[in-house]
Amino acid sequence: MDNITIKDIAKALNLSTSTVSRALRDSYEISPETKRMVLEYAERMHYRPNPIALSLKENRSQSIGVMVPEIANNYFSQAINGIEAAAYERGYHVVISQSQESYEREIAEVEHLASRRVDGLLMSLSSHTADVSHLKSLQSRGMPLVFFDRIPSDIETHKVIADNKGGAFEAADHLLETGRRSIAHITSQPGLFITRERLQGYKDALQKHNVPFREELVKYCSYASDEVERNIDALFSLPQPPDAFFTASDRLALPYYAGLKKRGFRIPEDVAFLGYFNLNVSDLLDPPMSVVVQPAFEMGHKAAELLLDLIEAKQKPDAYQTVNLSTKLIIRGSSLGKE
Amino acid sequence: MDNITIKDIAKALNLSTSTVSRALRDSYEISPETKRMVLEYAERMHYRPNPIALSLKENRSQSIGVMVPEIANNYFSQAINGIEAAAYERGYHVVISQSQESYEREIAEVEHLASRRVDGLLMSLSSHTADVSHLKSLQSRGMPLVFFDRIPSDIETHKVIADNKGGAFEAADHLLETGRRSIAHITSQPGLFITRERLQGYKDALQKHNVPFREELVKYCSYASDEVERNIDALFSLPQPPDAFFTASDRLALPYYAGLKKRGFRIPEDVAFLGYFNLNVSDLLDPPMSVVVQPAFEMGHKAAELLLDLIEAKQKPDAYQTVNLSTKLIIRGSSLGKE
DNA sequence: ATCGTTATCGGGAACGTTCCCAATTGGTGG
DNA sequence: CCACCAATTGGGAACGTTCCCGATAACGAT
Repeated sequence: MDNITIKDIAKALNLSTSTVSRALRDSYEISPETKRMVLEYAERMHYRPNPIALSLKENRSQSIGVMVPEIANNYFSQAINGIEAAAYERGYHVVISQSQESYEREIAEVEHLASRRVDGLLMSLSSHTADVSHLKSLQSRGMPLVFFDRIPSDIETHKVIADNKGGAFEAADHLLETGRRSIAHITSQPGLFITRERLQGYKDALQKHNVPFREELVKYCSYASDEVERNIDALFSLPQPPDAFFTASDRLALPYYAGLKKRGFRIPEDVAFLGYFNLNVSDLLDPPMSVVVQPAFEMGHKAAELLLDLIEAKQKPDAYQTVNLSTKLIIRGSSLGKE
Repeated sequence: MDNITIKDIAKALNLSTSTVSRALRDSYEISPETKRMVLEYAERMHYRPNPIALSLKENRSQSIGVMVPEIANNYFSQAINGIEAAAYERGYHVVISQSQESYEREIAEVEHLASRRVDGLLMSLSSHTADVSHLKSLQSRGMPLVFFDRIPSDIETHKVIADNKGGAFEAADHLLETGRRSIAHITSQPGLFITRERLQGYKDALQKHNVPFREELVKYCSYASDEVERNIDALFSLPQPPDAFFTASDRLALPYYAGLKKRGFRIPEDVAFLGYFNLNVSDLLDPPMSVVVQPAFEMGHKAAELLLDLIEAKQKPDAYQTVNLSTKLIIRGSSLGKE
């Protein structure tokens, strides 16, 4: 990649670099003939401006960092799709990192992205991140920051979420309406904001139906390997075993669906099933799965737009917003009524 | 992000930038006390070297570009996962672009990545790319290039593929062994190397079983919206309609599975079904889907390693390799025998 | 006392670009 | 004929690093 530079053009045409630079940017103070000469030569030699030199001078990279727990997760890959689309529309590049749900790796990678001078950072917390001081420090150093989905509650900036409380409420409400009374709630780490919100929606629905909340029906998952079977066993050893499962994340839906079937439980006869799930296969499953769908693409797109606004704003906005996109409840065979 | 620079340190400690630079790189010609002073001050002020300045000087960016048809596709998101892992291991960042299966956008984005000075490019062709001169030109300008999955046949460089011919042969062979005789082959654009290879594997299996090849059973898809129904209708209007479907890509499996079911065909009683598919839900479908699985993560990982080798090599290797990873055939309910 | 050596540091160019501040023309009005 | 202005161009600093060349001092050897 031995590239031609503005200097080469200047030398070849017996001009100064300033003149060439201005001609290329179509400045009014360059004569038409000179412009023509320069543009023609540049075209012929395949001149491409070096964005790195620009970055050094302007102290920005025209790229945004994206930090997600894992790429190979449907929700996140769809969100990244939205992010990439928004970034593309506005001429930015997307640099991707994953925390692998590890707090330590999140810290290291965020620092790495910052030192690479991304113009802003879009992120979704790892499930093991309780302390966000590394992000606060980043923000205090002036890095524009926008969170989506897995958001912290104690950092002030733009945030994009799906209506967690509302979605969970709708889901639990539906299960209760169809006669279920012992709804197991399988969810992520309790430290996450979305976990608490969804739990609250679940509780609200219980209250509406005068069903007491039972702590033992809630399982917080850390994605260990044997966790699924252990949790299912534990739940069905309860004096009042569950008659429905409500899973709170993409990553939990399939394993528990499969786990229940493997254990011989019939869905929905023995247990109803309803999960947060973003894959377009839910209606092809056996039985078709009832789901809460998050607008993953839109969330990524919106979050990226907010970040780019933040980056391109001359100064800090007077107020940060939290965008709350609504989820969609789709009822299928896995949550058919009891009676 | 007002960052502290080496100059700031030099000024603060009354040293020259050269000395500070050397102290930070732990050069032997700097006295221990000076080193200590510099390191301590740098630490205290959160000094982070500016990689952009480095990039400008060294003419490399410590990042690799990845160009895929679409991110929100399971095969590709898993491959990207592998790429990210390999890049992370060797201290590189990953910049992602998608062609959206568009030839024009592929050209523009590849050029954009190149002008951003990625150190190398990892790519999978768009299905509408027949002419690869834009990539040849890139390569001739010295850009290290590695292809995976959707590879061109007329560019010499490292390539990583799954055993396309072998995988397709196994799949078709299985369908033939279980009594199927009219196997529809739903595949991608005929220009792609993988399309031709898979078709060849399909033909080889037919020949082994002395079943004549019928062109009308092969459908090349361009992912238009009404294409699925149109193709299914056309296939079942044939004098000898298909008794099996063999789909050749992730993106085709689910739509045709759903399309067949929607049209009222029973799987596997009326038609057997077997597809290239990388999602871990295939056994939860109704009926469980028989699949050819590609080692997506490994392919991405291997491709990235080859690219990084290419980047870090002092000179061109004397031979390029094409890595052929084997696929896995998993038989489930959707391809149970006819009789 | 002179010289070479070693240890330690500074000056300044270079990477590719932009932009501020001149410098050089040609022409025009007084 | 000179001052002045507009049009066009050039010079050089700056962005943050690295690295090539020197520069300085101390010191032992001759």
